Amino acid sequence: MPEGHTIHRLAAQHKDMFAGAAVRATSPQGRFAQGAALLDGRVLEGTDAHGKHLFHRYAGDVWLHVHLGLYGAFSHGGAPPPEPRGALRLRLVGETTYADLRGPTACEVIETPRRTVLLARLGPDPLRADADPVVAWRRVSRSPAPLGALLLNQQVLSGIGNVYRSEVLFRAGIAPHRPGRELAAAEWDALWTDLRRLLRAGVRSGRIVTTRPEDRRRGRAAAADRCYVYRRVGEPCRRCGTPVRAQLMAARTVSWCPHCQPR
DNA sequence: GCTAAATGTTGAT
DNA sequence: TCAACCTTTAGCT
Repeated sequence: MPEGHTIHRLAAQHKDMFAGAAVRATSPQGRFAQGAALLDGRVLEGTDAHGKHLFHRYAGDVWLHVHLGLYGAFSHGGAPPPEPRGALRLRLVGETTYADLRGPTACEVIETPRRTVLLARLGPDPLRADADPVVAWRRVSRSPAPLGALLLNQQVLSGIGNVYRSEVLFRAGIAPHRPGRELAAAEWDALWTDLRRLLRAGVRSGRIVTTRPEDRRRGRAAAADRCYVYRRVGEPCRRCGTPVRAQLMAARTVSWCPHCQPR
């Protein structure tokens, strides 16, 4: 269930699990057999995440590039791994742990030039220390497109998915329909800062929780009331009780509260 | 057992 | 703008 926080978390986990030693790579499903053969026996030198793209750097300018897409997922455990079950695209086995990858949109072995092309398509990632929010602001502030679409556009900024886009706009009190060019610079700064805070919390916990404790029902754990508006169409807003609305925007369902986020 | 939906992207129209 | 694609799971029957 991948937005940017999932990918950065995986990069850190895989570095801990495998870096500095040779890994065994197989593709029990067969669809990545050639790539796995290229990786098998190589030493993992480091990991990296840009937006929703995960990279492993192996010795000899060999990179593994993974994009989980909508359904992709890793599962991890201690070595030795169990018998492969189901459609298992890639299995990496280290000295003490293993990682299984299922259902990714992209799983490929690449070299630096291809990686450069991939990264050139991505806007700044709020989770990265080298990200410059002004680069995204230039695009946003000149665009007639609604913010709800701009936030999902990985060329504008990267790592934001359908949950974070609805939730960060609720937290800012901004309707997703507002055109980017009608946003004030201070509002963009606040959105960027809040996105970074939310994403970092997601990396730490491994789940998306955007509600403040005072906005959760009494006694409810964060997991129960984790979002303000995402997938809550028709339910009462946690702040004002107005029914949450939803519509398609940029080919995905965006949700908002018409009272807390006036047009 | 079947169907629809899901935190996404790409390439064709 | 739309369909295709990758896979699992929830909610039906």
